[in-house]
Amino acid sequence: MISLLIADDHPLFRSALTGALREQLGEVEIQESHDLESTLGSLKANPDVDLLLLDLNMPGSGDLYGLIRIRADYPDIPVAVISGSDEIPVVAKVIEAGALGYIPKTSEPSIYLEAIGAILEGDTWLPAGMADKLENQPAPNLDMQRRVAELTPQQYKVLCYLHEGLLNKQIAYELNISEATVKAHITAIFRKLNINNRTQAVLVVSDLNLQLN
DNA sequence: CAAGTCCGAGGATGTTGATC
DNA sequence: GATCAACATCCTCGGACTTG
Repeated sequence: MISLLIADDHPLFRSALTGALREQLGEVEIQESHDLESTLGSLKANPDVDLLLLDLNMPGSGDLYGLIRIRADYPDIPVAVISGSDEIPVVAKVIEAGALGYIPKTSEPSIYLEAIGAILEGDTWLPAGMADKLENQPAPNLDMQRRVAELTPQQYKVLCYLHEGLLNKQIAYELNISEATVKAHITAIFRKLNINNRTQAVLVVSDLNLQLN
């Protein structure tokens, strides 16, 4: 039996997609998760899942961060990204980060089935015409993606606040920790990303399209 | 008087070591 | 890994002083 994990923070969307897939696929085991933490938990409990349908904008997921983390922890699990965005640079980074497919949320159920079928057979899947547009995209920084995947969730939050231009004191207030702790996190981030200052950290976040959510 | 220079105070950043 | 305190370093800003 096919085993799927649908990771999306909108219960209505999950339930609609689950219903459509059950109707079309018949015998299928579908699990659901609503944020990055619960997704990682589901994958830990069931690492044999055949396909993960991952929403890019779940809480804790921060655009590419969730995908990067999941690919680092579970490199053998096929991932298809579901997103409301169809911006080419984002799609390019998603594919280079290891996703086997990119499905626009607005797609018809038949498109979902087509994509899932292709990926389960070991192929990649993109919406019609998108593959050509991806060819002109600059090569992504895979090494930095790997480094970002090493960050802890708290360090990732600090990194994103750095990108937003917050002072250490402001970051401490946002995370309800002391300024000294923020500094320690920043030092750890610099080590893991092999950078020397917050300006470089901001550039990394911009380059990888990371966000805090 | 305006512009430039020097210096100290205070704030912000980053490192290190210790604790839980 | 998360947190914190202590410390060193860097940067900014304002005041005092000098120069033209």
